[in-house]
Amino acid sequence: MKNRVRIKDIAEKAGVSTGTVDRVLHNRGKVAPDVKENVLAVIEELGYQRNLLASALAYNHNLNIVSLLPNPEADPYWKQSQAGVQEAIRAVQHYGFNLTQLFFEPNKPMDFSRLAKQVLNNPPDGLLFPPIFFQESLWLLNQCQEKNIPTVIINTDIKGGKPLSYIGQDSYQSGVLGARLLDFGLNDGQTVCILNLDYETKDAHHLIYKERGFKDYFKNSLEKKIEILSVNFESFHEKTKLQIFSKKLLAENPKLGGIFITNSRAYKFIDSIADKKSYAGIKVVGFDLLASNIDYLKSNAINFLINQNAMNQGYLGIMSLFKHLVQKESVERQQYLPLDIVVKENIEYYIERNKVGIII
Amino acid sequence: MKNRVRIKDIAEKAGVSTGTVDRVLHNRGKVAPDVKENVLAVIEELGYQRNLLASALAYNHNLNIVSLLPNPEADPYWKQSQAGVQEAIRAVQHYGFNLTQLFFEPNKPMDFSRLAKQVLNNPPDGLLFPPIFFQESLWLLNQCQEKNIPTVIINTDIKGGKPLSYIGQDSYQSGVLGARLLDFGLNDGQTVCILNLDYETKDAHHLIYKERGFKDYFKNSLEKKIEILSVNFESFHEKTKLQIFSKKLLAENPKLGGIFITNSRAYKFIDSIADKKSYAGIKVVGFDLLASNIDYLKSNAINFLINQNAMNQGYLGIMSLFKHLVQKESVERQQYLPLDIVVKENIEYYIERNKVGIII
DNA sequence: TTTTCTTGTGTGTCCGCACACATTTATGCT
DNA sequence: AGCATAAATGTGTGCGGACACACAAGAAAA
Repeated sequence: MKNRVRIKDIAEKAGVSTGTVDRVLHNRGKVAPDVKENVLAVIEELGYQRNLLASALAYNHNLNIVSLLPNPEADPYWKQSQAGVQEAIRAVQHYGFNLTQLFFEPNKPMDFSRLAKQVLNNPPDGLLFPPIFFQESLWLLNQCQEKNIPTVIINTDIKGGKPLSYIGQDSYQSGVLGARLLDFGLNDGQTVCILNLDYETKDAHHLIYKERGFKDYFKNSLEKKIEILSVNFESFHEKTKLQIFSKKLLAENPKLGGIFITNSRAYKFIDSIADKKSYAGIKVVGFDLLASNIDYLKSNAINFLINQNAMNQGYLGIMSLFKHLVQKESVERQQYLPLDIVVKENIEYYIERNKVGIII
Repeated sequence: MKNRVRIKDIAEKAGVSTGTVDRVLHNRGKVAPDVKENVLAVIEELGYQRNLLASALAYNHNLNIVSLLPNPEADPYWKQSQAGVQEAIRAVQHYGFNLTQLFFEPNKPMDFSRLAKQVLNNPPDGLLFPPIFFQESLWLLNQCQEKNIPTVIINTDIKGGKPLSYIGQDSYQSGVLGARLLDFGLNDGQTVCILNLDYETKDAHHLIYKERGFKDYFKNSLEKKIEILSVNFESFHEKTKLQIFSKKLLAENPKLGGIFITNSRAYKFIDSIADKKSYAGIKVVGFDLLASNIDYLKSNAINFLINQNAMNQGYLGIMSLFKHLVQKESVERQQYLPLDIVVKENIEYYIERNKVGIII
């Protein structure tokens, strides 16, 4: 390498052995104060930067990383995050990164807790999970902090607890953006509907923020008068119930001009509408590039998808652990991913990205 | 590392020395046919994968990469690509990547040629440049192929020549997307204007494709009747001329509903309009996140910016060279970057990305 | 038959760093 | 002063792979 400063160079210049330099660099063993100071000065002067390759090679340990994700079979949204995690691990495997994948059932806090305990029994070098269940997640987060396990949380941020980093969306802003996109197609006097197709939302702060962002947009935009309707529907997995619900929603709101579906289940709503003409002219904004959503986007049944970059959540999550554990650099507490606006005309570029993966 | 297969393991199992395995792996030196076959079989069986770290460390050579970009001082667009290149180099510097940056004047083919010759006189291990001048670029590309210099071209693709990869936008599709975005705000019977603020366009295939994509969109969309006006203006750097031009454009086209500026100079057009009210209601779609464009987007003077990911062009360009030179994996001939749709509400996420850069 | 060359294979060193162990120097105590 | 012990520092080996060099055996030339 061109003029790269090595430990040996420092040792020479400081008139000590490489062992001593090593002790200074790693704060291990005893070094005479004046020698230490001198060595540090030389390090500074020569601008030493550790060779990551040699360092990782010599370190020769495994770094066991655990990903604790919702079962992707139960909710396809999580397939993307999982793919991102795997991709990242592949990229840094040479640095000794080992992945253990654990999956919990999306709506079973007990299952999550069970696995959380399992993780703590055999503490990994790093952990990644989405804190879907508030109490249980906070507990896990605190346990990890106690045991010094650097932890990255994705998808949903959480107050309290000290994760290494949160990686995900800015919920509030995604609501604002959703409103803006719907606003393009709305006329004065129309109604828009915020539709939550999710289980009980008391823990789901991100949905609350999303909704707030959405409403705030219209509060601040004074050009048109738009009525906002907010609806929760929990039985989204029961097709007939959902059909009845949808039909009623459309029937009862003749002035409906737009629907904002706050998670990745826009396709479920479209699925449920038997008579596709009954919502002609109603604009639909949803989230995330699930296969079903993509199909509906292409067939114009969905107008916009906001891409939350679920894949990148996983990817950057692992990379943040890498940055912390291997590069030993500081990691931002919050890393917001871009809210990509996806339409029929640009969706191809968001499917199957990562041609030339992401390194650090 | 967990069960990682090493050369030593292969050697043992095949009953030869590591030197012989090395010779087989690198096709160097002479190996008896039967031995070679056996070693290959063992490699296959154990699923050997070279340890990139150890390999790069032992290789101990510099890889000199040259970036040949338009002078960013002359055209701020190129600042982003430059930043991407630098960021990528930083990420892979440990693998011996060294960068030499050369800059040519954006509208001087002679200057480009001069530097091209300079590059060839001292052949680098990899080259990256945007083929702005067709003839000159094609010549350079062919020379590089002859001398076996892997070359990545960015921003503009070129027919003929065999680069390692092209990284950039799909011009045609960006035109389609621009049309789609304008279409949101257009009413029946209005006019849209395609505005090229660039020097003579005979070499600029990407502008031609962009225009074609734009027109094709409206050809295929039968809902409204929209008239399309296409205008070139070369003296965009002369403020008064541009002012006169803009004024005339607006005056002569009272039904103008949208303007599609085909490159990153949308801000120049807005700058030139003295009476901001004269284009009230006219939608503007431009390209790229230059500081000036961003300001106008935030103040609603520009409605949409299509982000061509100029930064990523540079980043992925270098990473592709890395993939080829270090990872020795194949690289896609064409790597299209996403056409991000940027509005006021999501722009923050596109500015200053790369919190946790990309590694391999 | 001896010498020289070719072919095939094994061995050793180095890349930069981490870490264990060896060695030297300083300090305290009798 | 002499010795035990602690503090400070130096040396050596290995991580996995690349590559130069050493060396043996057989073939070709003398």
